[in-house]
Amino acid sequence: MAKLKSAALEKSSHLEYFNIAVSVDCVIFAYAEKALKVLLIQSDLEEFAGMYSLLGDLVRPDEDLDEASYRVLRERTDLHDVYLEQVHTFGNLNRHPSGRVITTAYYSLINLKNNKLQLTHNELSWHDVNKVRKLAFDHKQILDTCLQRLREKVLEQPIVFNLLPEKFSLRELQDLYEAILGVELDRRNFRKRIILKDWLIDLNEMEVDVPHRPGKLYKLRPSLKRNGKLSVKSEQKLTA
Amino acid sequence: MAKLKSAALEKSSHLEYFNIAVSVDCVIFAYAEKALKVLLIQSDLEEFAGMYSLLGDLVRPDEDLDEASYRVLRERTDLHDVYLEQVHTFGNLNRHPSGRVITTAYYSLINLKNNKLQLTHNELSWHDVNKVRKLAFDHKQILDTCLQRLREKVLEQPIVFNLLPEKFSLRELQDLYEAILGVELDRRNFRKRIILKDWLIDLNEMEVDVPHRPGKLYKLRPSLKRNGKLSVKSEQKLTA
DNA sequence: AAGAGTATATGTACTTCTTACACATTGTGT
DNA sequence: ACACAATGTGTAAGAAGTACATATACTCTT
Repeated sequence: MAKLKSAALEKSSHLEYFNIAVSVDCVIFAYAEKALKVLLIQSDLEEFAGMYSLLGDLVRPDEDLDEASYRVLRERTDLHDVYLEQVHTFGNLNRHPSGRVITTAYYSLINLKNNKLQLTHNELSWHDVNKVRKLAFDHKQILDTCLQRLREKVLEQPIVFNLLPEKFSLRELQDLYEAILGVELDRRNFRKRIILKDWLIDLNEMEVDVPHRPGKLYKLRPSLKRNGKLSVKSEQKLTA
Repeated sequence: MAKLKSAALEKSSHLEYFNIAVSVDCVIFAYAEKALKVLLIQSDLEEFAGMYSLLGDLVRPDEDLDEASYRVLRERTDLHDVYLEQVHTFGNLNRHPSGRVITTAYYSLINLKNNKLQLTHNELSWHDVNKVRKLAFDHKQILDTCLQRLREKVLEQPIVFNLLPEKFSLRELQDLYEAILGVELDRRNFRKRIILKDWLIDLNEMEVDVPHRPGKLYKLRPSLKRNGKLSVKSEQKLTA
């Protein structure tokens, strides 16, 4: 922006340079049926008839970029304090058939149990991330990029808990990690590592209504809760 | 973008939604005098008189986002195949005093030895990253974010070689890592680790004109060269 | 030419982390 | 009461990381 003078913003270059629209797209992850799911909507562009796309919207001139992605989430899920992370901005010339639109991709992690309104917006549906083949625009690439980022992040930071109910067993937690990472984990080693990280608090409660020996229930240590606003400072490196 | 119809792009929302300008800002890193340097320019906005800012420009309606950052680099450094990585997009409402501008930050790594034209653009100057206190706009935050990303990345990927000449000694390489990470490293352990990573080729040459016992010279294994285009696929995890 | 100065080159013991792996226990359902 | 299914737990071997000291090669000074 060094060369940009105030004058330039108000005069001739205006028409020329304000020809780019700015949007956000949200990759909304949830966990259900032992699979990582992503919330998609039927595309309403005729170019992409019958295809699904991510949830997104143009950024309003009077809202912060991050705020725009929160708004998309609020409008779609009625959830407020969701975990949200910016991942990448996609700005290829022809990524949008109707014009020049650059989009900033975010992913968010929500807990389906808190969220009954899945059917309020009936064009929306949940899809197993491993079964998504093709999406409108460059949304498959956006999804892949966000998924990769999520995979890196869950190894270091206690963010997966945003996908789980308040109370969970170690088995549920391990299933979730396996769903995200797409690998099988050794149960004993997993338990050892997760306990070492000191993320969890033992609730001294047990699972109920399971058709086998019930497991202990845990919750995330409250000081590590990270739903809500972005831009975390002083990150505790959690593998170290 | 799901809700955006072609019609919307051409009708009333046009004026409303194309009021956001899009820019790129480049954090151009180089290595000199055993310090990591960043290329800055005197701000030409009166709001920031006397302050420095990063190098950036508005994205043109007919160029890809990544292309815009390459252009900024080309225009400023006359370098072509530079390492460039997108880091984050900053979109706060009031980050630019003259209007609504969202900017995507990139960092690049260049080799000062290849680059004689430092003085062609005489408003430009190199600054030790540790001594930069305040910059125009939110550029200090952008610099910090890019530096943090660089620090994470150099531990995993063989990218620091973009900052060094073709041939270098292990001491030079270690000095560079120390400058980037801001820590002292143990020489024997550093050599062991870097050899283990198998990034280097022993040139069977020696340093010359050093006032002490000369060290061996190495170069980066050619298959790992990564200057040039972005978006690396199949990244070899290099710590693993 | 000798000696001081400076940086290179190299290996080992200790600790920590990672991985592989088996058996007794506790609840449900029939 | 018995089959079933999942929980809960420890140890040994290998890999990776850390701390640390001495001999060597070249330059510069006198």
